Amino acid sequence: MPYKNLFKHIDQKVTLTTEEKEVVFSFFRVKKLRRRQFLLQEEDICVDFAFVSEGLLKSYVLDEKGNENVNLFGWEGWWIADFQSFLFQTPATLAIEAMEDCELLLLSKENYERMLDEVPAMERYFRLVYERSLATKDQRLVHAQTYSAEEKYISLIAMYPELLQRIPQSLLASFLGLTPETFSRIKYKKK
Amino acid sequence: MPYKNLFKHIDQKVTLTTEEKEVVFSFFRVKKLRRRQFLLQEEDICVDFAFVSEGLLKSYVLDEKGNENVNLFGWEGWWIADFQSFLFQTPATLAIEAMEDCELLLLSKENYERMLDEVPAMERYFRLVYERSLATKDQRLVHAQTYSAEEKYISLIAMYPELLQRIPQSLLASFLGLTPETFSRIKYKKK
DNA sequence: CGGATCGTTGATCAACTTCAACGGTCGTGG
DNA sequence: CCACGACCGTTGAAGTTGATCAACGATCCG
Repeated sequence: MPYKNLFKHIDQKVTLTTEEKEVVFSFFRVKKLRRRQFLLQEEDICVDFAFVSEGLLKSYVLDEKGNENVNLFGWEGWWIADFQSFLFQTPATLAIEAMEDCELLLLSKENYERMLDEVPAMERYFRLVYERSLATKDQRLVHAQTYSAEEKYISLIAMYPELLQRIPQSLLASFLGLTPETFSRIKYKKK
Repeated sequence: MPYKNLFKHIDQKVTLTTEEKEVVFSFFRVKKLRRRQFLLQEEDICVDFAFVSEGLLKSYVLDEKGNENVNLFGWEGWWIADFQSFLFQTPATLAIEAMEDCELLLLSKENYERMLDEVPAMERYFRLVYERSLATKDQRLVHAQTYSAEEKYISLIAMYPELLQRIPQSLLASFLGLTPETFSRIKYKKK
């Protein structure tokens, strides 16, 4: 049942009729990824907006030295894409890679727009999703620019305790804009 | 004509009938602020989403040492608020202050929601606004976490050359998460 | 067993901050 | 109308945080 999580998510925000659900349904296609496979590579155009039905992915940029810099983790119930690239259909700067075997529901740019035309409730759904997303990103930006390494660590474990179980420490470090070494040192200082 | 800029902005994204425009119109109220006056103070609830019709504002957090950390500048044609506080009606962490005399169009949370119920096209309008905003914030976050001070400076002047004319250098520094001293040194190195 | 991956720890280093002083400009009040 | 203070940008010297480089141990898996 790949669509179960999606409709659960949608139902939390808007009400769709059975017919609308079927229309919405018809715009998606299922894609499975195995660990380490890519949903998107840098320089490609991000044609799909992905709803994570099962699994876990990361989006990141590589700097000139080859360091991964994680921008976002996406797990069950999250949307993931290179938004810039998806919206404007320009080459992506982010790569998106599966960290666990994944089941994704893909929505192409075309279908995204058609769906929004045909099902106005989805317009609201995405407005609501984006609102929350903006609030979170605002916060992350403030944290990134004002917090010390230690404060970032503390706020991470307060905000996403689940992540600690599921994601290698070095990637959490990267998500916070820290090196793995710094992350490790702080962790031990805190005990 | 305080509403001219707003409708120009809306017209770029969606089409409203004359009646719809009047409904939309009716939800806003005009507010003028003089330089240094506050639209929002920390700990207050952000009740209004503000469209900047004229002027320039900054939103920022104060750290424990009293340093301003600028999160956003808002000028003609931009929306500004403490989004977290506005959405969830929780105490604000951001302050919003006029840097020039301003004319604002305020939309209360209640009216925001009513407007979205009554004028579906506005649902689309905000969805489109948020899409672009998300793409930009994503980028800023990546820059904040991966760029050196010099790279941040370069990307700022490439992205917002107008800002250099209008905004004191020390605030641009803060916007980038740098000290004014560092900003100044880089500026001279680059010439 | 052998290799890859991940976290830890130590030593050194560099980028940026902090602290301090100074000079220029602008606006305001005496 | 001038003088003073506020504000802003610049410059230098010293300090700190976190990055870098390097080595090592543990675990997992084929």
